[in-house]
Amino acid sequence: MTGRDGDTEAKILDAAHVVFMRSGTAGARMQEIADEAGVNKALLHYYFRSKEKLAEAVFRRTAGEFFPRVFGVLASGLPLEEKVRAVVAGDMDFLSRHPYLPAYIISEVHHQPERIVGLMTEFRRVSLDVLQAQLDDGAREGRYRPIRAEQAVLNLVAMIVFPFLAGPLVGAVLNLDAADHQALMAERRALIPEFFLNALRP
Amino acid sequence: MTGRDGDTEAKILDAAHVVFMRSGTAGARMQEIADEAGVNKALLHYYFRSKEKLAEAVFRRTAGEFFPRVFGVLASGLPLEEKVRAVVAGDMDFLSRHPYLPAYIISEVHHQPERIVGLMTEFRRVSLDVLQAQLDDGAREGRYRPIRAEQAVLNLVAMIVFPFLAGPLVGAVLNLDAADHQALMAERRALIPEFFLNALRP
DNA sequence: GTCTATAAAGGGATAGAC
DNA sequence: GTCTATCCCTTTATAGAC
Repeated sequence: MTGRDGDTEAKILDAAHVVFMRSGTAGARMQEIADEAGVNKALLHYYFRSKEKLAEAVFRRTAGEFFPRVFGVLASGLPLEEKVRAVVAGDMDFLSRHPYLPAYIISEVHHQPERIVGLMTEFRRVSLDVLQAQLDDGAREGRYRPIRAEQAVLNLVAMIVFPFLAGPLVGAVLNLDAADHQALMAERRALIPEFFLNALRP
Repeated sequence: MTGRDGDTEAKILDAAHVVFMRSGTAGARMQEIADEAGVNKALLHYYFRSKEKLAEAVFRRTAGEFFPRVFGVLASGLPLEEKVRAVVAGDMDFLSRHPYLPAYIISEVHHQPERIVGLMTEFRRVSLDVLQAQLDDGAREGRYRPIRAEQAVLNLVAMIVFPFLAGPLVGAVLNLDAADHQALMAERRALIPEFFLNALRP
């Protein structure tokens, strides 16, 4: 897929990524992955030993390219308003290119909760200290209403990620065609930061 | 589970609900469901013909007890502020009793998008007209800033549902133990309506 | 490293007795 | 209606040639 034709192992990993995201880990078939990679089924076992191990490898890579980016911005020294705009822009950009990623992560985490716990101990743990200080400063100066950083992050990430999770549901429930849906998502890029920052005002 | 011991069909449906929510539809085994129901595997086929049909039945029942309730409140004539509080209280109450339900629905919708489209044509479609009128009135009177009803609903539902979807992830990422997590969720009941309504202010 | 062929187990579905 | 026994296709995994 991403075209690293020289390296068979990477080619298989890319193919597995596509298939696991499409069919879910339990629903995916090793044959399907082999076809997607353009190699024989036996090669998957040669490189990754078992389906379980292959799924683990895909999950680790996928989670690793998603979480650290967000964490980095949140813990950065940017002023809060810029930080919010940066997270929204960065995430929606990334998720537009990988719309099925959140549903995949959620599904994996529900069925294999140990995996994420293990991974999170490897990543540097998210520090909300900087963010909390910014919120507290703002509250003291009367610019923001008091709120815990955990709640703020949860609200912001929810508004960004949920529409991708709900994807097909949103279209069906609100009765939107593909064009309406795309317009809705585009509008959110500007809307979410304003909505969120306005909610923080006293 | 819910204890309708007389009716075998209902007993199987309840068991299937539990197992499908736990393992996902693709990951669930008919034997697992039979064990959970305390009956033989053959009986599942006697009542529901196939795994596919059983999954469909569970999905319809589950979706049917979730969506109409929310839709009803949203389309009701309640004043907007009460409406928001009612949705948050009602949903968080319901979801606290069925924390795995959102992840199950999301997973199903991703792998069988036709199902939800079919179901939504059966439910009376959500009317956002009443809500949009309330938002427009408020904007004209200077009480709210202008916003499309679709975006408002998406933001509200996102803040309510996302933490249940992310469930184990939130705990791992924010490094919370079970008690912290429960406290966080409890705090959200009061926080979400205030946060949301404040975001609407000019 | 990559393939073909095949073993071994899993799991949905049915037949038939009770 | 409910059970036991069994069929048979699917799917993971390995053996062994090239």
